[in-house]
Amino acid sequence: MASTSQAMLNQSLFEEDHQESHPQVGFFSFPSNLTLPPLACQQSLKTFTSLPCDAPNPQPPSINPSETLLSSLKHRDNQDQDHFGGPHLLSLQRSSSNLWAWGEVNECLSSKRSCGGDDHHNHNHNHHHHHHIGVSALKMKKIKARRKVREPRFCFKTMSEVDVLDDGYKWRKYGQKVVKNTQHPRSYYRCTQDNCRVKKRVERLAEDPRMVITTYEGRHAHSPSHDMEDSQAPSQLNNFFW
DNA sequence: CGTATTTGACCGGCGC
DNA sequence: GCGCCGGTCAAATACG
Repeated sequence: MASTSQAMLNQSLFEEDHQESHPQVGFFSFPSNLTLPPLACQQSLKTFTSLPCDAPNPQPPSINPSETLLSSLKHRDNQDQDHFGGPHLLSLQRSSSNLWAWGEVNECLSSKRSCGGDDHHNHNHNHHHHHHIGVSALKMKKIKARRKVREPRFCFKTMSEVDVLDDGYKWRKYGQKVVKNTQHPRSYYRCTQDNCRVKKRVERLAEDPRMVITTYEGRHAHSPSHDMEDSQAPSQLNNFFW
């Protein structure tokens, strides 16, 4: 890792020009295998940029990924969870068409009207009561199609040899795709907690395969389910986020 | 044997 | 309308 100087958290908040497809993207570069507190960042980018990023315990990257990474890092993000655009989680306001999707779509639907200029006037909210179980995928699709709602995303660019970084949550892979003009596939993960629809995807940077880009979408409605046994590992990072 | 991953099918958006 | 492309589903398979 280049310089472990904390300053290394050269966060380069990076504004996408094509925000349309990527409403809210921030890139952060981390030194080597320092892990990233993904959700914490969702609370506010500010918080994140001031992260004391000097890796307290530099671990060899090539070793057991999911264990080493982030053993001391945690995050909780459930302080201002649910409720859509309320207290402006980070820069939600920036992308006009952002809502909390899926389950909340319906509610949002009924409560808001100016959503990125979608034209869906007619059959808009005939049925905005939530049906949880047995809801056909069809229905979901319809909703999705009708309102192309995209949850805010957060991207982390990390120098790491391991693809998937342990962020404290449990993920199940549900897909993998090769993307055009890249040699490395992109894999898709979903949080395993039920009722939590947070997704993330992991890919390697085409230009520099040593870089991993992790993109989170949505926010957890629960705390990380990583076994909390390592709670005695007091790291500055730790209480920084709690 | 229950759960996670793999992997091709499928689907919807978008540009031509 | 068609085909490409990214994202997701889900059956089959691997894993423990």
